[in-house]
Amino acid sequence: MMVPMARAATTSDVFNAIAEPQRREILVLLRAGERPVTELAQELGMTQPGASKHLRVLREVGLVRDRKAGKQRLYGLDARGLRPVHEWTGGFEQFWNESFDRLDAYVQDLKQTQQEE
Amino acid sequence: MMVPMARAATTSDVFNAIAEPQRREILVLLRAGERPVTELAQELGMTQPGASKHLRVLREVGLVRDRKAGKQRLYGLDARGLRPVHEWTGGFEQFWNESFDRLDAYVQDLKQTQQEE
DNA sequence: CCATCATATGCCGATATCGGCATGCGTCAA
DNA sequence: TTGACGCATGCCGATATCGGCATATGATGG
Repeated sequence: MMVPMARAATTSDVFNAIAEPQRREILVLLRAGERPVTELAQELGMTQPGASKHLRVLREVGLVRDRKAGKQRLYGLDARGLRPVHEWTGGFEQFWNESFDRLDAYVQDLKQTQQEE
Repeated sequence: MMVPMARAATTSDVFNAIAEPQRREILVLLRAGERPVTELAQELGMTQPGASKHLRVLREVGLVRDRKAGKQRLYGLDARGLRPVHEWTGGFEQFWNESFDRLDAYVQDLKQTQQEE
């Protein structure tokens, strides 16, 4: 009985976490320092439960840390997880510098071959 | 009649496109040059329709180009769209270099305050 | 024109996602 | 202890997503 596999367990990785615009906004805000949930929600114009849910995702992939501060819970940035994303995209740096007006790797190979003759 | 808003129209942006592991694999493969759909599907161990669907997403966000080559359709990389992702993550570079052993921005602020007294 | 190859698309089922809401739970202050 | 505050969680509805499959579409060659 083949049970259909609906979705690759893509959840819980950093690429997925930052695919959400609001979560990216949260991370940007946290660069300025720790903040409680309510403040984040307010600054980003979302509800408190909404903020909490996004923070949960970010926490599960390790992009934020939380610590209790009395009645509040302060969320802080842990950007180390963004480094792999930076490096992965960096692996394409030489490609976005190429002129793509109408060319591509294949065509450029042809061009080079002609020059060598 | 408030119709519930289910999901932010996050589709069709680059962050979302590269959130899928298989799509990232496709991009990596295409660094070596253009390839037809079937070849990509084969190299990545996925079905042809599966490859076509992922390629469609990548094309819609501009990360790949396609051109007809006789009976085939060659897909090629257009990595320019990855640059914003690289730069966005780069905005956190100073943060992933900090020591997070047990510290965070807030605690560091406190430390500095003490030193100044 | 027809058969064939290459690719795209449509449909389906299972599940993940997101927002809104209500509510639970812990902490602090009076 | 009780009320108020801060936050997390659970439930729901709507929708997006992904894989598998069948099939449509398109181009090529005979």
